[in-house]
Amino acid sequence: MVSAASYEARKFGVHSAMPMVQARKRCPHAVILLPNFRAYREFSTAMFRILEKYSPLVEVTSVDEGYVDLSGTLKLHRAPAWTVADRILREIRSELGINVSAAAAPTRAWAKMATGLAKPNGLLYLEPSRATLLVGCLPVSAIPGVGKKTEDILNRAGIQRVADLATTPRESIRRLLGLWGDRLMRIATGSSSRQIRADAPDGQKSYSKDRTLEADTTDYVFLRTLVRQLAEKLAARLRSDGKGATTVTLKVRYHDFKDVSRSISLKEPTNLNSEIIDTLDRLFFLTIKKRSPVRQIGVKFSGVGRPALQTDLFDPNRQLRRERDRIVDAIRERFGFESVLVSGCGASNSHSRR
DNA sequence: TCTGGGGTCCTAGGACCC
DNA sequence: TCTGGGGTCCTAGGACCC
Repeated sequence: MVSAASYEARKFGVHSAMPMVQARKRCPHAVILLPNFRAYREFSTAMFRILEKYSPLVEVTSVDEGYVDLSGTLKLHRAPAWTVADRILREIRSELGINVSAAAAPTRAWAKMATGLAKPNGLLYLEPSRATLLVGCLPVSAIPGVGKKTEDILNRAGIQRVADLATTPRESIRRLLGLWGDRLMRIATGSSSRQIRADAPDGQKSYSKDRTLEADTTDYVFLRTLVRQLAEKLAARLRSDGKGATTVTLKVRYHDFKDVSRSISLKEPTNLNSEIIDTLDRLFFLTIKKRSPVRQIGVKFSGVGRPALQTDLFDPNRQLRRERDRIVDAIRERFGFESVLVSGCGASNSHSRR
């Protein structure tokens, strides 16, 4: 699949989430690169460091996107917001050598929407007196959170543009979309009040990992082995972050794209392989019932928190298992995941689609 | 054109408690 | 024996985002 496409490639109709086969067809001379998440992480950190020089209120929303509250800039920098925004972008470009786009606007949703218009590599300032007019012209799909489904619902009700949404009676929108409709109305009218939070105090909320198989299968021995491998890799991430999870979920996508998930919540957060795998074994039999070929299978940990280490004090067995996990992690860190295969995890990965 | 992987947030129903 | 309403947690699924 295409993770991202350059503007040059986009001219040929290539876009993210497109299957590579198709992308190659549309743009045979494209330069194809494998992702390099380590590099993205480094640039991301450097970029946000620059943002933080200009405002204490920086919210990171993804590796390449965030919000900066510049409402205090007049006092702090003796310059209006758009001047400061311009300075920030210039600094990012010159320090990091990458393109970047932004918009300055009265609300965060409008800033995000306007940034779409500023791309590539531009800055758009939404002057408050004209902002309503400009935003109003955008299609409802430009609103963050409005995807295909919501767009269809709104369009069928004759609501095409943000201005239409802003002027439709609240009751009608509520009938169409419930509480979500209320939020959309507030975004459309510019009265949304979500503040920019200088960042997430509790951090990541869930960890998940899934695999789409090379070919659909009903080979349950293989599937169970794969689930264990995914779980062990994911649990290692929990351990390395010093976290645990209370809820374990197993998700299966069948050949017909029907998704089924089952989850179990434990009494307290854990990151022990043994406890997690026992739980997944139970879930496996709850989830996989029919003789239906499986396309994708995945594991998710949620209810992330501090692991319940105190429990170890009363359970020497648990201490041993924790120690074993620690050793396995250390070996795998040095010699790769396959260097240690815990009972029944030896099956080949030949079913894997990627 | 067959449809990845890693996330977030929301909803709705049921269990359980007060 | 039948009845309230509110709060919280759990579970399953869905929409959406990068």
